[in-house]
Amino acid sequence: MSGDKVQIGRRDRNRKGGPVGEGSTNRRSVPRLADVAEQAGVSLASASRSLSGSDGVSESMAAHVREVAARIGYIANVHARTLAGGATSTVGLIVHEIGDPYFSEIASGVIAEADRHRLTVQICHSGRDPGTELRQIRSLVAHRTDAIIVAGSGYVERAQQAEAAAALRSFESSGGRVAVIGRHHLAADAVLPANREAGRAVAAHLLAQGHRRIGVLAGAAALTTVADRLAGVEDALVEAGMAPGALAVHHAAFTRDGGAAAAHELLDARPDLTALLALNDAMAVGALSVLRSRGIGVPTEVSVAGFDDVSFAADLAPGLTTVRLPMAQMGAWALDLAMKPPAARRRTRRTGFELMARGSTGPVRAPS
Amino acid sequence: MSGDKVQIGRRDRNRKGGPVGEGSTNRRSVPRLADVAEQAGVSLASASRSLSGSDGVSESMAAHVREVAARIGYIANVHARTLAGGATSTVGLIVHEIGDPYFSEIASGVIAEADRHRLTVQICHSGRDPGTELRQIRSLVAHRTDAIIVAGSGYVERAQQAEAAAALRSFESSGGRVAVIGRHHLAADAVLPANREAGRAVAAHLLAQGHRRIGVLAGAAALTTVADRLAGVEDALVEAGMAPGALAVHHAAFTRDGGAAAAHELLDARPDLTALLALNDAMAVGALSVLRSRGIGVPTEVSVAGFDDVSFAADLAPGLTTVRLPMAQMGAWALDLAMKPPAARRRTRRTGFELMARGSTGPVRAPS
DNA sequence: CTGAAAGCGCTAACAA
DNA sequence: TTGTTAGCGCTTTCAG
Repeated sequence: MSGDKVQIGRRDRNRKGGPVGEGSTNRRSVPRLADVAEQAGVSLASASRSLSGSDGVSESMAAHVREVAARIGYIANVHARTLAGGATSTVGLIVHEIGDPYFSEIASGVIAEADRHRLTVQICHSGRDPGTELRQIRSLVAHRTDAIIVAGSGYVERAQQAEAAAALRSFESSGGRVAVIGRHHLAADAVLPANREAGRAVAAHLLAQGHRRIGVLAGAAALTTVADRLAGVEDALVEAGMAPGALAVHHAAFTRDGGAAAAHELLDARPDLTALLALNDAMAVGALSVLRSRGIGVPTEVSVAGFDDVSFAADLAPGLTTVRLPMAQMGAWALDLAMKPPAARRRTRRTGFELMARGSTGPVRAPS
Repeated sequence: MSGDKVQIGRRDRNRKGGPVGEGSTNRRSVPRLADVAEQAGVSLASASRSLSGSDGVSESMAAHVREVAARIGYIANVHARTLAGGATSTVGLIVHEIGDPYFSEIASGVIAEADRHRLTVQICHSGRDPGTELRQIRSLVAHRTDAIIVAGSGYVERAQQAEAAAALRSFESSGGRVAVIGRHHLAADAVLPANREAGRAVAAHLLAQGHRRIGVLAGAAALTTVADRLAGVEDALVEAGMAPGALAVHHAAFTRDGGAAAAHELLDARPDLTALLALNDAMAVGALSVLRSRGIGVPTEVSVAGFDDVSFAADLAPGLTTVRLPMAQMGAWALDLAMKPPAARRRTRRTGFELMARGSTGPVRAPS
């Protein structure tokens, strides 16, 4: 059983065992650069230069080498290339959960942009858990990705991300790049969604329609995204001369089900509410379904607004009033930041937002 | 400008340039296995064995080495490890577009399962283009991922995937694993969604409600997914004693906008249709919005059904009647197949489906 | 059980 | 412009 073991899932090795035979080994391996060089009758270095597009090779040779490479189906080994010091070609992306439309749209932006840079993207789930996030960062570090993009929300408490911050710092000190989307306690280039401004805008929209008793469906208070959006909502209240405490805020999971739960709570505790403002569209959808099941008219009896403008928000009935954040673009920007050489001080790029007023909100009904 | 170039985004190299100094270089590098070995006072080989869990090391030494490694924050370099013959612990996933809920749910299943296996997932977009798909396969091969999962639809014409098939075959012959989701002309382990059966089920549902003039909103005819779903729909027609040609089929992009376009076409050409059956939920959503804008009642005047049961299908108003395919599970299964040692003959795993009858379909109205 | 040494496939000085 | 050569960091025979 020795000398004959089959290794599953691993590549062939030792292709030149013993005296060089007549090539009668039937198990073929992946062509290497050396094979290309040999077939093309040039040196390894020339082959390398021809294929990796460095200058200092005659165009004729380069063309010939490329032709040979294509003919024998040569595909460069990224690991060897990376190890030898060449540019690597992968970036890591950490999202809460790729099935969540907010993150899948961000991911789409990252991947599309990465494709233009000829980079591949490794995606990990953080599950909105600092521990998991840290584990994923470590894994990405092990893979020596060129860059790491953290797209989940940050945490209000700096301590929650302290270890992640340390891991990313050491990653950067070894030449890796880091970019984050959202407000994190991580000293890195950042794309900052206009959470506060957008929150102010939706809330102002509701206030302008006469709503004064507004219930807020919020995700976990520990998330900066939630905190910032809520702060924006409160800004609008204050501007309207109301006490920020006038809001009925309920924190629940930042998901559809969380939204449903929060809607139930709020509706039971405060039957007088005329509007429900969810801090993301998923929660708004949950609220909508609760209202439907309770037979409460939208927007005739209760207005509903969301946040993000995910792809299907406009297709709900009534169409969901929400604030659009350019998720795909945020992803693309994050990748761009991550591909730029590091700056002396961290760069930030702020997004815009757009209020999408649709059918789910309307003027508060006159108290009959 | 020579001899002083700054390499951006690359790791430090040549840490031992010139005579060994007093360690006064201020730019620190990532600890290597050699550092661990030195600090632990053992050989490189022993350090390697201790950390990669091979047997043949005393437990005491192993523990010591692990302790040292943890202390100095050692993280193994995946590239070096791969090059030296280890596995990469990454799998590649090719989807049409991660922003599409169908694929993001599949991806979510793949990633969650991969996480359990301690694997990371590289995601690429194929854009439903055979050329792009091939390019992505090549890129994944270059990364020597342990496995490649192709999740986009296959193509009816075998020739369209001939090159991809060749690339994957060579990938497999060099030890890589391949799994596909959907019907492809690729000899690989496959997860087969119940497209045909599900198509039959939705169509039967419509027929049972008295619909006889049904418009079908189909994606590109070149996709096996479209062909299979359509075949299922025709099965149901035949079973009901109708000619398959009774269907008004319109092919368009397999997206929301394609669905809207197809709905316009069908409604204009065949004002007598009583039901619209979309071959995925995205197209159904497009149809719904067209009907709404035309003021056509759903389901009172026209019933609408979709396919897949993406997360928000139930939250549309009316709720979308559709057939559920277990997308996340399909992803998980594909990963499982890809992690199993290759079998003599390709394995296939068929999914179930579930008809989700909701508010968007109803009995055909009595001809007034 | 442990260590020394030979590569894995590629890039980047350094020579020619 | 082209070729030669020394590693990148790790795993793994093969000796001890």
